[in-house]
Amino acid sequence: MSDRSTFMKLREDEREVRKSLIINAAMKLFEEKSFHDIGMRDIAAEAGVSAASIYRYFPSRDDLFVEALIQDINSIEGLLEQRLTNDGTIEDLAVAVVDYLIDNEATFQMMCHFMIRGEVNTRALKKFNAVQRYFLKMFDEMVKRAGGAENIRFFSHAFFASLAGVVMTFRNYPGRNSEERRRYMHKLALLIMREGNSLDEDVFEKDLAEMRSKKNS
Amino acid sequence: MSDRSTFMKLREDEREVRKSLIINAAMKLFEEKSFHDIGMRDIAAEAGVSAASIYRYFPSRDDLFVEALIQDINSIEGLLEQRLTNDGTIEDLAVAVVDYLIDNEATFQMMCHFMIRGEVNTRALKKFNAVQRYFLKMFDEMVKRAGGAENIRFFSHAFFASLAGVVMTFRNYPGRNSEERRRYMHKLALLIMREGNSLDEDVFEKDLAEMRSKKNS
DNA sequence: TGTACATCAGTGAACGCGCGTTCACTGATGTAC
DNA sequence: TGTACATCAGTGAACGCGCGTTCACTGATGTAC
Repeated sequence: MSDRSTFMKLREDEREVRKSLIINAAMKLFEEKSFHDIGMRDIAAEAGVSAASIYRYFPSRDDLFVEALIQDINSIEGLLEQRLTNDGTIEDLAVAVVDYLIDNEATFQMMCHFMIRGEVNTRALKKFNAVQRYFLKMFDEMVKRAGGAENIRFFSHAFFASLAGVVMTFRNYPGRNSEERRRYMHKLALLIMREGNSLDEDVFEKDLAEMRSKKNS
Repeated sequence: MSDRSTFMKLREDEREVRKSLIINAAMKLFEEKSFHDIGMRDIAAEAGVSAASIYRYFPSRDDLFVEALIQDINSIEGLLEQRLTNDGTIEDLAVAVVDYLIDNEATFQMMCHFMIRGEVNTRALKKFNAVQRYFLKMFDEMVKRAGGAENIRFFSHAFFASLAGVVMTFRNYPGRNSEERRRYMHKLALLIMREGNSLDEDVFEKDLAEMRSKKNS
């Protein structure tokens, strides 16, 4: 009996490994193109299996992408913590989040996809809602730790939503190159985080320069 | 010669009228379902023409939707002004914008669509960028008039992007009914607009109540 | 006034393609006795 | 050790559908002379 359950456990583990392989294949493709343009056949090819096989592990495309999103969001936590080890302020956090959303286009697009659309199947949507909840909670923790306002989920909700909005609105804003756009989004993020809403651009630039040098040291 | 140009002018006008008919048909459908689910055949049926006809007036589906967006955004201006006639504060503006984005789901989704995606055809994208620029400029004007910070496009950019982010993030946030969600988004919008970032929820509630009664009077 | 021609709105039908998903089947591995 | 059976990963091929877009054509209206 214990043998049996051990075997089943092993099999279960293998399943998880195979799921991960497929998800990783998807994530690798994210580096190349928008997730809207990634089909089951693409993922299958990248993972070295047939498209039909994927359906042994994921009930639908949306479910696959939600799980990819989950995996990705789990990695955000470590990434942000790494950037905020010691004396991370809220401003640091804001800039780190903006960078993350800019650099992980697919993650960002999936987030938007699931948040905006109503037509996703219920199962996948439930999973997404769970991730979203989890993420906002985690984010709330980080805000607290970075010395944010004494309490309140409320504040970190506004905080995160604003940053997401900034990236959505200005990621492709025309008329600048991508590095300028990034800087602009940094500045907007900082503005949002400022309690006093100081509008002195020189101060911004100085602060950003400081933060950059800190990051590289 | 003058006759000729008059005739051509008339014909041109008729063309514009027909374009508007098609756009209006599309906008009527927006009330029923997400714009992702609206096909050329749907719009054609609603407008009482054949799908092929639409291509006499719009080079592609994306172009049609951009023009619908343009038309819709032109109407925002009037709508917001109406809500802010006299003593509109920045807080009033924030709430009005949030309401608009909530109530015009299709517009909001199209905005997101064009902002997030890179795969739209160049022609349509150029048009969209023009609208976006125009809109942000217009928004900037309103912020100024509502007594916003002395100057700067910069501030209104952060402002608008944040509001868009709030609506994106919490429009479908699970676990509440839609009226509660709306209130929550109002609160977040207000928090963002607060210079001092006062976090006293009671104050928020009071302010919101005031604004509502003002709106209905 | 009449005739030949140009222009353009409008359309039904088809093109072409892509894509998510399912089906029927094979083959390997483990289990029971 | 050997045989019959169950389980499940894996797959090529096809299903089925929807959709944006184009084609070839008709018919109405205006223009030229």
